[in-house]
Amino acid sequence: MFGYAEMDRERNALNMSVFEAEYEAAESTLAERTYIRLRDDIITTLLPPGTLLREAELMKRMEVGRTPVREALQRLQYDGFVVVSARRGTFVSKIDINDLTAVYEARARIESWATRLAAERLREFERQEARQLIDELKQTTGPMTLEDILALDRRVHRFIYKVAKNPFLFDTLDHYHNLSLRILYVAMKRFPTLVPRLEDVLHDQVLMLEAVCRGDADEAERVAMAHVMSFESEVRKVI
Amino acid sequence: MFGYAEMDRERNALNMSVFEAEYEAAESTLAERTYIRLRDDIITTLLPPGTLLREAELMKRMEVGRTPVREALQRLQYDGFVVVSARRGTFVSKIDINDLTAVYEARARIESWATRLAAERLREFERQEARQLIDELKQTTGPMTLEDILALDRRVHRFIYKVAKNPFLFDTLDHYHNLSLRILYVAMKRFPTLVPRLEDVLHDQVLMLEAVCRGDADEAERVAMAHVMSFESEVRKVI
DNA sequence: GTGGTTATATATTGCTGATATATTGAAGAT
DNA sequence: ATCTTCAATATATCAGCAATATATAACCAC
Repeated sequence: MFGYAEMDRERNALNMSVFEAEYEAAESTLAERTYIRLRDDIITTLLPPGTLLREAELMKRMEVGRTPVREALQRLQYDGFVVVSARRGTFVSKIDINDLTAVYEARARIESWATRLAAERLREFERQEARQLIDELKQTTGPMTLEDILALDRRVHRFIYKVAKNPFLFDTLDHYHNLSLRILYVAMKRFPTLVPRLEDVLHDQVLMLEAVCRGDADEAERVAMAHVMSFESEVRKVI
Repeated sequence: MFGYAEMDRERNALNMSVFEAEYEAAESTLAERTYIRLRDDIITTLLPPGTLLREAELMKRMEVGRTPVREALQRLQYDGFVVVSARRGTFVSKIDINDLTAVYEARARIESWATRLAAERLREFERQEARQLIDELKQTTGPMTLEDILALDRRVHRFIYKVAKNPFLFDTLDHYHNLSLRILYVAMKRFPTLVPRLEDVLHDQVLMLEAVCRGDADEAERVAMAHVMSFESEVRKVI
């Protein structure tokens, strides 16, 4: 196990681009920032499943007091990212094949429906935004880093969640997105060759956004389902 | 505004049967119990939307320290039941017509799909449990109280969530169920004549459970959708 | 006096570090 | 093998300070 200084350096290299949007929008409370930092470290498996999280250690590392650390850990518990075992310790939760199945099954179904809603509810100014996103996606041809791919993936999905215009659904899908993202990271860690295949997602996303732009709800739903499921089958091969 | 003693009496009369299952399963930590008590008081509009919740007051009323109160309030914030405005106060969140639309739209879609899954995944021992539930539903003929109806409704839905065998989906649906339950209570408070119509739900639920028992996924999904939407249209009339 | 600005007081949550207590697991004693 | 003790850890709480939003009061130019 390497020390925290290296860890922080690695995080900066890894996540900043992926979670950029949230770092900007981060609430100013220490508890909120601590939550986001810990959550992102767990998603990217910088803190792998099973890791013991000691309050005292986190206090030192994050340079905050007990309250923000405790609040962050509790929130992670509700998210399912950590398991608090009474008077034994707090651990990063394990994930298994059942989690993979359950998370992707739910996400595929709910997200494809949300994409249908997005196609039905897109407004004119959002169509402009979509076109811009499509252009960006088409321009990125060269070799892409993992972070670039995931950052783009995140932007596209959050755009669609937003256009679906259901704030409760947005929260639900954002949560499932985080859950499946961690599963993806765990799979990639075990099987590094998984990474390059992810570039195919760009093609899916262009199809998806174009269907949304056309207002073609059926096609949008179909492509979104295929997109999420393709992640699932890629991950299933190695997990 | 009446005092807390009356409030507690009213809560006992109102919610105990509705939330029975959770009171039993309640974790033994003070924070957990405080959370459940507050959440249920908010759902049943004993604490109506807009109510100011002062930490100091809750400490006295619940007879616990500041830590459990704060943890409960934070969790309620993540649930969307309260809004914490830093150094201004914590308020029970408001609900409007948009919330009604969004919550029921999402719940109808997700829950009807879960009911389909339940029909596909029902095991033999669960079929027995379903039959028992159907018998109970059919026996309850006389005039039912609100609490009885909602307690039954809750049991039926949680049974279906469980049989769908996706723990993430279970949590998602349980949350949406709580959200829609509060909307229902708010509507009933404004329009007391709404209550008796709810007895119709019993019929829906029998149809739903029977379809699940037969393994008729299409019918199960269809009936579940109609069931949730019927709540929505009843509430929409008065909100 | 009126209207507007500034200073002050108050209320409330955010955060810290310390204390007390309970539970668990493991090391050591019998 | 069984029991005891101890270290580690979490829960729960407290007292107090910090930060800040809001309300109130004081002030001043006109």
